[in-house]
Amino acid sequence: MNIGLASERSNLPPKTIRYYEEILLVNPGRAQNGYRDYSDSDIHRLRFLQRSRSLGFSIEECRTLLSLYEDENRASADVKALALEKVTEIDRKIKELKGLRNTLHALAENCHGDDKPDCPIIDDLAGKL
Amino acid sequence: MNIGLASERSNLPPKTIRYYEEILLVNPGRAQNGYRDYSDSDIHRLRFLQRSRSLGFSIEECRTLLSLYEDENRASADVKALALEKVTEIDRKIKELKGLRNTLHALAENCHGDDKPDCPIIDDLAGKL
DNA sequence: CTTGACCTTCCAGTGACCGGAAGCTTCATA
DNA sequence: TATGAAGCTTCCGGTCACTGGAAGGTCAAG
Repeated sequence: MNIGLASERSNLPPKTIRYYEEILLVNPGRAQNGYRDYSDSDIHRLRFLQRSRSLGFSIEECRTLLSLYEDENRASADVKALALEKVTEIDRKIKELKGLRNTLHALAENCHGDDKPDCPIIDDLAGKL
Repeated sequence: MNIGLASERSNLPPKTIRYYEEILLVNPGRAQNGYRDYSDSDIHRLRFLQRSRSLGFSIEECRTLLSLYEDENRASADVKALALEKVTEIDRKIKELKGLRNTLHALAENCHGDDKPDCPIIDDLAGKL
């Protein structure tokens, strides 16, 4: 099937699919007219990639996951470790964002928000007490 | 003062400071030997940038904040709006990350994590029920 | 006088794509 | 059968906010 259909089936834009080919994540055949020709198993790979990317795995992590996916003798512990590591990483990001959020919110709370120039937000950014 | 000291004072790496100059966020003088020469007010700008970047504002937003900072007649409402918009944006990111986190965590919970190949995480990524 | 730290510029790379140009092919319609 | 649109190809460049590294100039200490 052509890239357009593969795009629909995998829920990935064509540009992304071509990019994944460039970095050797997929390797579709070619039709006689030079068009890429995706098999069902290519679509599987693409969907796998779409799903794992959407879960926050980096491309390199996806590569690892794919190789585990294809390894009949994988230990599920390896996959679990990767997933839990990612959970920890996400937790860290959430914590950081919450800190930012609260700081910014507190700053905004203290700001009159009128047409006058006095602004605790700016004062804070400028390092004033 | 030289870039090394400016770096210490602003808590920004020298590379970043040069980059900020390239994109016209700072404009230090030059000493006779060609070295950049930072004034106290340059340091203020750098610290302002460091602080606003660390609060999650993009470079372009920092540019806006800087211009508000320097506008004696600014309306604090403008700054507040920017800050609150950022809060909303951060809230969105947090929500998204929490979703990811929970999905991944649930997946990992269901995984034995042993040396056998059966793995619900992989199954999920592969789209299996 | 040399060593080493610091400074300069310039070029290239990161991650994960996206936009657009120039030029094929294929398909539906007039 | 012509034509025009849609879809495909490759290639190049841009994004964001830096970061690394090479090649070379400058400065203070020993």
